[in-house]
Amino acid sequence: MDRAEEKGSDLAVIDHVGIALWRAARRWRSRMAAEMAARGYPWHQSAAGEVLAHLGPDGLSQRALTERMGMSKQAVQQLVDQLEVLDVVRRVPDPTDKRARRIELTELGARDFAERNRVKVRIEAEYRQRLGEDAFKALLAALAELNT
Amino acid sequence: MDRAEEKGSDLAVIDHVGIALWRAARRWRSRMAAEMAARGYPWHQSAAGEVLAHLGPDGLSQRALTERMGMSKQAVQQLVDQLEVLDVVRRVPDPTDKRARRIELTELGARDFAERNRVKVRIEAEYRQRLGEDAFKALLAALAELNT
DNA sequence: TTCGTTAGTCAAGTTTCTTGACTTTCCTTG
DNA sequence: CAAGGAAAGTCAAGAAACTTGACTAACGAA
Repeated sequence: MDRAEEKGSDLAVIDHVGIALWRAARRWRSRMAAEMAARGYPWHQSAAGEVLAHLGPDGLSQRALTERMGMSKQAVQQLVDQLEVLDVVRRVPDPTDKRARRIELTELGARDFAERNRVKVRIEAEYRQRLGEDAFKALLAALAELNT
Repeated sequence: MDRAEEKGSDLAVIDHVGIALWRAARRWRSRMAAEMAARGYPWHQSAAGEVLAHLGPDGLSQRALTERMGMSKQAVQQLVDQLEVLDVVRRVPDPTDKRARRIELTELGARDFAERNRVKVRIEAEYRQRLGEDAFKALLAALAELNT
């Protein structure tokens, strides 16, 4: 319909693994955020939700979060601030290092985690079905290798 | 070394396809941007570079870009503004629709495109080698399916 | 020919993230 | 066991990325 659309041949030139990965990641993220929001955990729609994606029931130091998320410590700090205000996360002093503070899930955060895990399982099951079990496993393996 | 690191078991709970995809996409993007910057095309380090990733030698309407990139038309407009100032891209009136403007590559933009394509081929070749030909093809196929 | 829709622009504001300067604690190493 | 560099975190300011709202001009169907 749209005159400005390119033909397939051009797409072949432009498209590449990078874009495909990017689109797939984006899709996953917005799907997850939407499902969580529908269940009463709306913060996944914002950048702060990214923090939770890296946070397990054991908590983590802010420093470790910074490394995982690949952004400045100040940025992480600000995102954690937001989650702290929402009472999803809490900062507790690290018993072994007086400089550090551990980021832990509150009760609400723990419920968020459990829900997130259920949603994850559901979405993954859907992916598994769409791709087939073998292809899904191959996808995971390939991504793991590329992320080494 | 870092006391705050979780053990593998926890990671298994937290990690999922979403994060893996996101990390892989991020890696690709920063790799590409770095290589292009090293070759004299630094704008790929900024958000404006994303526009070029969707732009082929035939150009595109701003509207089409908006759809592809999944952001507001105003955001795209601003990114295109930046590339226009850098003389990578130029807006030309659409011959068949006086409201529309086509985004086209300038000579510099065309050189950028060619270089981008070379870099893409090199990185993909590396990925192909790391994963093996079959796994690489399977990855592409899986991503294509998920992006449907 | 009117009227709803579409492409694009302009302006203003929000969100997201970075850089710089600082404090406190840790951990060498001489 | 000091002294000094490195690490964790904070505060403040600002830049970058993106959104929403209001508008203009052209399109296109009833």
